[in-house]
Amino acid sequence: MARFLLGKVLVRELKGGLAVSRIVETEAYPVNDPAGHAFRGLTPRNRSLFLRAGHAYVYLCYGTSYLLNVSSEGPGTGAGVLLRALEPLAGIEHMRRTGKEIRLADLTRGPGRLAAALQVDRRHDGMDLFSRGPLWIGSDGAGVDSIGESIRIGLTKGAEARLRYFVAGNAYLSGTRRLNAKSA
DNA sequence: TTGGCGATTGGCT
DNA sequence: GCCAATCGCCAAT
Repeated sequence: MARFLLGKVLVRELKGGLAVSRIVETEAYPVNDPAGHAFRGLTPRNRSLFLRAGHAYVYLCYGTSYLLNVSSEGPGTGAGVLLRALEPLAGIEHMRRTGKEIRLADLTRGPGRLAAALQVDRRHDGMDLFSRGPLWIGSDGAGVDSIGESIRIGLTKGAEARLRYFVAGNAYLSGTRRLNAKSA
């Protein structure tokens, strides 16, 4: 699922109009991953991870940032993919409408920032992202030439697994130079 | 009921 | 590169 989502188009219906972007960086949190929120079983917070593949799991991280994930294994099995970076394509003025001034290069770079730009929060938790609605993932999208891989970012548990995937060379990636090398 | 903690970010150096 | 901010969840009490 983490590889499948790369290059796909993510569409958000905002007040001013559609905000369209391309998924360029993901991280996988598979079944039985100690770093995954589903690891300790189903709870009220993480229930969306156990929905049929393609549903949104949104949670608040560090009390400051919402993070958007896509369930990848359900129904009944908890796993997901974190969206870490997007490439803005259209409706950029709508994404910028919120909050303070932010450079285009930083608008959707990083999991918390992309959720903020798209105004995604807990209200979107549990939504089916593979059917058209306020937030959905299009079936189309330009093909991805080359996929890079690295370890995941910001983990203490399961930190060594190479489960981060990105569109090689894309300008909107969130990792450091080292992690954005094609194989890190 | 409570204390520790986390899939982050932005400001400052 | 370092560090504080900030709050819901959950395991332990």
